[in-house]
Amino acid sequence: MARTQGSHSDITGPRLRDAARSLFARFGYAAVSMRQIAAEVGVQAGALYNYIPDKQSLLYDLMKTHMDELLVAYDTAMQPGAPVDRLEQFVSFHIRYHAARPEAVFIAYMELRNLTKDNFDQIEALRRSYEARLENILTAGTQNGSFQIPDTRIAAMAVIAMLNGVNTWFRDGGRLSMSDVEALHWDMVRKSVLR
Amino acid sequence: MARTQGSHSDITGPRLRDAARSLFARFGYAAVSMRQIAAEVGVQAGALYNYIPDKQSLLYDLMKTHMDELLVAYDTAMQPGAPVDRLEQFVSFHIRYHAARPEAVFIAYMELRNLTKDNFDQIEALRRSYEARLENILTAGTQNGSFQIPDTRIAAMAVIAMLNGVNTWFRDGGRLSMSDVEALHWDMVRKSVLR
DNA sequence: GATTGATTTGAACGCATGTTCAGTTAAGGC
DNA sequence: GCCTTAACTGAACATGCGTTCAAATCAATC
Repeated sequence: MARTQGSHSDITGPRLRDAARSLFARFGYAAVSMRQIAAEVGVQAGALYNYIPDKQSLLYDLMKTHMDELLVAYDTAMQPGAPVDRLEQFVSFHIRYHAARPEAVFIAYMELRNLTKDNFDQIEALRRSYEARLENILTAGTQNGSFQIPDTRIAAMAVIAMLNGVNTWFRDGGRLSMSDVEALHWDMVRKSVLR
Repeated sequence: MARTQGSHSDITGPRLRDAARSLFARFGYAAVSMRQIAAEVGVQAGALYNYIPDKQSLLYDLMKTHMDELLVAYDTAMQPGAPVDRLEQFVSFHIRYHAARPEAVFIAYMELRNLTKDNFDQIEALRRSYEARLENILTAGTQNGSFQIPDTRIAAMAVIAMLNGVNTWFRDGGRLSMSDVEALHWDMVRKSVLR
């Protein structure tokens, strides 16, 4: 068991994922070759197969990890409270968490069609699980009368779609700060479920 | 000048675009080969080059046509009226128009990164032009006091993002009719800009 | 029925693809 | 200072890519 310390394995593995994430986000899974990824890592293409079984698994791994971390981060961050408070937390969390890792978010959204059926089903289940957390908040608020929402499933999808839009245009150092963006969206979301 | 009538040119051209639209939407531009498109058309790959200079132009043509038709359809459908009425028209038009052509919409959104810089700039300008039409409604309503919107640019982006979300899940014959979807979204959009 | 020219074929071009694997390198344990 | 073994190279594999083009096909015109 030589090379337990100073092994490149600890370095190349993460670097492979970083390179793949960056390249997939920029050019798309289908348009990026294993040789391009290897070049970014500073290694020959064959060496990548010490870390992944194939290209498809690499994509799935990136998406699975992203979704798992999203759910853990959400469940950790979320504080109990009235539905309106939890909705505000959701908006704030969603915008900030996604703005902080645009590449992983972009891949998780754009590359779904490049997953095999089995892998797709796994990721889709995690996504639905995240959407259900928002819908639960909306349902609770509707039941206690603080929200007026005819269809909580559609409202959840609409809110997430609106918040996802931020990632398509937000850039650090732009006209608006993260707090501005958060406040503007919370204002719209809050009003859209009231009355 | 033989074959002016009954020429296959009138048939193969549109069939090429239809096949490309369908395949690009399903598998992505980078993942679809000219040979696949040709097979769908019922022709050899070489024949396609009587109708397009190259694969990139085919993608650009699909996106450009889609955006042009969108703007014409919008400007034709839109009736004058109070900002709140025009906003309702926008919501209705956007949802219906996009739901009716999911493939073209999907491509126009997902394949932007596969355009060359020049082509990208062209499409982006058309998209901004469409967004500006919504922003103008929001600005008019803010100025005459019927809306209360702190930032009309962000509000326009947020509304379009919310409405675009419909295309990711709506299917004919599902739980909700097109009218249901329209009403639910108009309810949310209307409230989000009020007060 | 010969002519014309639009339309398509089918093969070829050079190059890139994901993946495999025998061989090379080098770092830790003894 | 040898030995082990993780890590990597570099070439090879079969296959596919976008595109070109001489030759074949075929429908309308004369």
